[in-house]
Amino acid sequence: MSVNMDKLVSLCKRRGFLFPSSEIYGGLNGFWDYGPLGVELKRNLKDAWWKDMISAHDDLDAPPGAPLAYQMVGLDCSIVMHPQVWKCSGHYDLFHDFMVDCRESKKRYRHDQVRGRWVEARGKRFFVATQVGGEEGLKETETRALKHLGLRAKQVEELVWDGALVSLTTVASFEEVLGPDATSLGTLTPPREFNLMFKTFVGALSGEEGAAFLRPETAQGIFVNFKNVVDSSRVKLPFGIGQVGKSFRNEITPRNFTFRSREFEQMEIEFFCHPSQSPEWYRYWRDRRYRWYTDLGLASSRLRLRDHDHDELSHYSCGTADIEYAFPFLPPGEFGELEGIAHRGDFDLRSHREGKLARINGELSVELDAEGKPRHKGSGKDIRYFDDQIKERFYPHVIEPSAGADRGTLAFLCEAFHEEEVEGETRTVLRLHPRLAPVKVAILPLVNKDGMPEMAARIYKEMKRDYSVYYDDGGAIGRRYRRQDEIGTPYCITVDGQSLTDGTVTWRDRDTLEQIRIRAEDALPELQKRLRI
RNA sequence: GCGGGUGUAGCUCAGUGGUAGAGCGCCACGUUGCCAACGUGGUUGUCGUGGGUUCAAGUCCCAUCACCCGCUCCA
Repeated sequence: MSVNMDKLVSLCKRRGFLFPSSEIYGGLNGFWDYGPLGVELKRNLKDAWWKDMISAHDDLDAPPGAPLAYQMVGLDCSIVMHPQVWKCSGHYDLFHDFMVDCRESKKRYRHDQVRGRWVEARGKRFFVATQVGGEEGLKETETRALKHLGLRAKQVEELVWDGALVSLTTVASFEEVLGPDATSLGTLTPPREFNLMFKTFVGALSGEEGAAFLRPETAQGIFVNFKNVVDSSRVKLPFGIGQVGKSFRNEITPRNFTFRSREFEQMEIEFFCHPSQSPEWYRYWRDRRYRWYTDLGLASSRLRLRDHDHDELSHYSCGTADIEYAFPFLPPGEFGELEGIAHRGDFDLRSHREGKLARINGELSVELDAEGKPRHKGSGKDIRYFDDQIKERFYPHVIEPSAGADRGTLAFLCEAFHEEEVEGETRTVLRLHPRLAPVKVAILPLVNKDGMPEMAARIYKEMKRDYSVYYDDGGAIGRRYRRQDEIGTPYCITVDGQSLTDGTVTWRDRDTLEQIRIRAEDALPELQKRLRI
């Protein structure tokens, strides 16, 4: 971890941006609390997102780069939802894995991802496991079987294989299993359940029948409310529904400060459009969302828009791009995801009506169980969209820009953190965009006499009605400036002797250190002007 | 879950078995007319937690928790 990251973490604690959760009890892995300044910063980020994406969105004209004008509305749905939501969304299956550990290699595998085949040789019969499939898997198992028996390559005909590569899930006991990275038999532990979703229970007395999950994403609440929104808000395609809220995932390894937390906040949009237009809308949202970060101050040199490779795509997705930031705690050249923009097709709406879908022979269709019934039954409600212009009922396609509020907050903190030399002293400064800065303006009487505090207090009271401003009369003026630099306050207003005679104050800029004189009554409009940039 | 490291004041850290420390910060008073000024005084600790060894443990031992690094995992 770089020196800068340690210093940033220390600053966050010292100045009240971020604390470990439940710290007096020793902390809790994967959970973090936002202090007085942190809550302002994160709220400013969420407010900027809500305003830019939803409340200040112009429904009448197409924004630059957009194929058409579109509408945006918001939603705030419950964290605990009907368990069937997660079965149809695919989270239940994907998040509910069985893992096996290898006592010898100390490696951990997903039970259903380990394959292998039975072999008989020299009077022994055992299962050679591997993580590799296809031709490579055959070769790999052959090599490892020979090695395990101490045979040479030319003795390969002694191996009698029983069947092709099959999943480890078909093997009842692991006594005779050669683990993928093991040299002896029977080193794998029995499969153990991994719940990546937080399980909870609805109803004070309920047992397993009341089992439910804390949502692992906010998106599903939007899908299941799609028809409610259409029926109640007069929106017409294309339109988007946005939501900001907490989500929960039992990450196996919470790491890197708040980057991978078990409780985190998302800012998600589900944008619904006609299937024929969805590629254009996908490109629009990719670019729009990338620009949002650069507009708020993330340097394009540390930010990248990365299109997923084809084999990286979810089975339902026709395109996904990540917006990634080169966090200082990552090795050089590596990036961490801030936001994913996914083209989800009609997977979600169809799944919530018909039952969980899977790609079978290249086509999305309802996944069936052994008895030929849907693996996870849908709601059966027709939640398609009816276009009364063309008299057509269809599943809209969905573009999903899904952003992490905590990761965004962390990225802006990392980007903002600077240490620089000023006249032989180190100045620590957070160069936060004024819209994000927890405190917009500090109001400082130069000295505590001659009516300066009184005038400064009047300015403070006036500005505090609309903005987060801070009054500070403690210590020398230079110290007070540095205190504000360290928490990212973009402007300082200082009331000095001249202020008392001509009503002007100095307006000091955090980044340039320059000061201009303005009339005291112009301070509020000056701030408003700069916050609109 | 495995291996390595760390844990002492708000922050950074010193303290190798014998009285709990420094710098910075913070607070008060005085001073102070623009970039971490100065003086005086003050404030801060279950030495991560629990147990053990010892006359005596921040220091040695065991356990445990949290964090950092590397594996593993990351729809």
